[in-house]
Amino acid sequence: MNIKTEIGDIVLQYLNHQGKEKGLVFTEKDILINITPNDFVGDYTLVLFPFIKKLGVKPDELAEGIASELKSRLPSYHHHNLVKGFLNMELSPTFWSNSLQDILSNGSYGIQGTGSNGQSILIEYPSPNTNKPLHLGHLRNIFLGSSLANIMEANGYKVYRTCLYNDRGTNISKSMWAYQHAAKKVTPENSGRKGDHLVGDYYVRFSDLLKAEMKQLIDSGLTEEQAKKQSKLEKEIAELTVQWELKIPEVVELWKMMNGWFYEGVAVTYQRLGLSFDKEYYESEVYNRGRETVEEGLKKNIFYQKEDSSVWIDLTDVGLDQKLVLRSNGTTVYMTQDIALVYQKQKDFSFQRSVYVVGNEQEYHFKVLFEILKRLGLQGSEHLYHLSYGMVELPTGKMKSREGTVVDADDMIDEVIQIAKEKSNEQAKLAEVSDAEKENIYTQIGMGALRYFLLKVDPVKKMVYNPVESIDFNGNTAPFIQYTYARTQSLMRNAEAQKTEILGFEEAIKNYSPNLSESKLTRTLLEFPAIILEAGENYSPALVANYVYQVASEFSTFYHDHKVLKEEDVSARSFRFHLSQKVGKVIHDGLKLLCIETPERM
RNA sequence: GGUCCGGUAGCUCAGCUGGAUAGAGCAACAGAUUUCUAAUCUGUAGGUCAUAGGUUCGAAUCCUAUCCGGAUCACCA
Repeated sequence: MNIKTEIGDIVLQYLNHQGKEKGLVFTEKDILINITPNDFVGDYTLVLFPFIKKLGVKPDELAEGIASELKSRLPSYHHHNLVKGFLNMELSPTFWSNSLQDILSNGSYGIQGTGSNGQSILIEYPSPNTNKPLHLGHLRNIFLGSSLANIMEANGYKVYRTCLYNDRGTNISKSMWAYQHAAKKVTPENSGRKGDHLVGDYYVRFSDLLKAEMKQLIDSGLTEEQAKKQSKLEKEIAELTVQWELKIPEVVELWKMMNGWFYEGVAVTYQRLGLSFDKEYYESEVYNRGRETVEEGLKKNIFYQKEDSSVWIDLTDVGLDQKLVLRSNGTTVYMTQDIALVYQKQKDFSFQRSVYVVGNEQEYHFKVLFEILKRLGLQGSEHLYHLSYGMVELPTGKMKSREGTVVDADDMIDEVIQIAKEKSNEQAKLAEVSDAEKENIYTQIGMGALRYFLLKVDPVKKMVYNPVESIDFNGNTAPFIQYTYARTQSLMRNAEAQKTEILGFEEAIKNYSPNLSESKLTRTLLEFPAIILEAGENYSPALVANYVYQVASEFSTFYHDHKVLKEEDVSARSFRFHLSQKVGKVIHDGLKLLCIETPERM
């Protein structure tokens, strides 16, 4: 059991015993135990204020009461001090060495099967459009999704990764139109251009033409709205989309070919990102579905039909609007297919929870979707979650692919690996390493930096990507954390190479008590399981990121102030060695949850 | 206009289920290395936590109003 809950239980029993006469009942929620801030003496702090008032006792009386109770029931309890209403509790050095031993003996420390009850969870990401390559926003999406998947697995969930391709409709029609009207028909084969980029080139070309047309129309005195209606290009795109729906052979052929280019290209990017799915869904296969569900909803009076035979749902009672689910001509809308897809997924994987990793511009859509599913009585509808993340912006403004101010994902990855290479060469620490291994290390560092940069920030915040400042390699960054790990591994290598005498942990602690810096580090390591749990409950990789940084940071300070292998006292040396190895393990496992690799040297 | 989200140091952000003197990193300045890996460490400086009220023993955190920024409110996806 966790020491905090152990203390909490004892305190709770004591308080309830004291409060009996007054008819007071306290629960776990009333008890707040924090890590004692650095400026105060102690390990854990209990806030007494709420109880002082309710019990009508003096702070020091209560503190003494709790303390003596703890002292008699908790062998590892050592001292306490009371500052205002804060009871700072100090645990004995042996507690820390014993805890560390527990951590050491647990190979999968922090990774737990609890909290999930063997449930399964479905995570959908990044669900790109097939008309252009991935950009920086997709990277944020992918990093969030893959990391969340790992975190949920660490919490014992069976995780299914799925992806929905928006492979039809207006967007791909634009790329197709541009290809049809291009003077020179370029293919990935005859140009060497990566397929997804090539499709994107045509998309950009169309956007440029449309922009020019719009400008002309607006210059001639039309409003933007009027211009849109007048636009010849817009009409042709609508027409092309209809042709696709009518399955006109040459349109379908072209569509297949260009989507094929996209998938080929994006597969390369996926591979670099270590991305794979349990199942991929295609909008072209589901866009027409969902009518049965609408029928059913009509029977249950969840939906209603207007005179023009369009079908709606009224959500005004929960602060949402009326929403269309079936057009008057009987065709489906985005919402309808998303409803259908949920039922399909439930057939494919019976899941208890489902997470959609999608940008925050679709918050409204998912609110409506979840509400509809709830009314339709979908099982587990209370466990649908939209992991919403803020837009990635450039300093100049919102990132828009049609304006060409987009940061391409492939370019970004190349660039960050290149930076890693340059920085690494400045350091010149990899002399003994083979060239192939070097390249591998640059990739690990570069990708780590990129992943961490995007994951350490709370997803709800929009973020600005500044190409000039680029990715940090100093401070609160992956390379700093990776470097810390490399140092712990270096210790291991040196100990072996120099045949340093290292005692087993049990042997070492017989003659050694951890000092303040060591117990603090141990205390931080003890938080790891709780952090994983919390990250899972809150769908928040950022919690893990910031925690791992804290571990690395505290270790760096410790490492600077204390000798490890050069320590003469064999017990101290051994203790520190084991501590360092465990720090390395927690960093390794923590970063792994973020899909960040840990080079053995750098 | 309605709804939702954000506003914390010059910059990027933690902290937000209420708890002690609001924390990191970057940038600035001053130090520490013939490294158990200095991609490191230590220190200095930098704050009316957007503003104004309220609740509370206690508010960056909760409530209300206002200001600023963003998203969204299609028979688009």
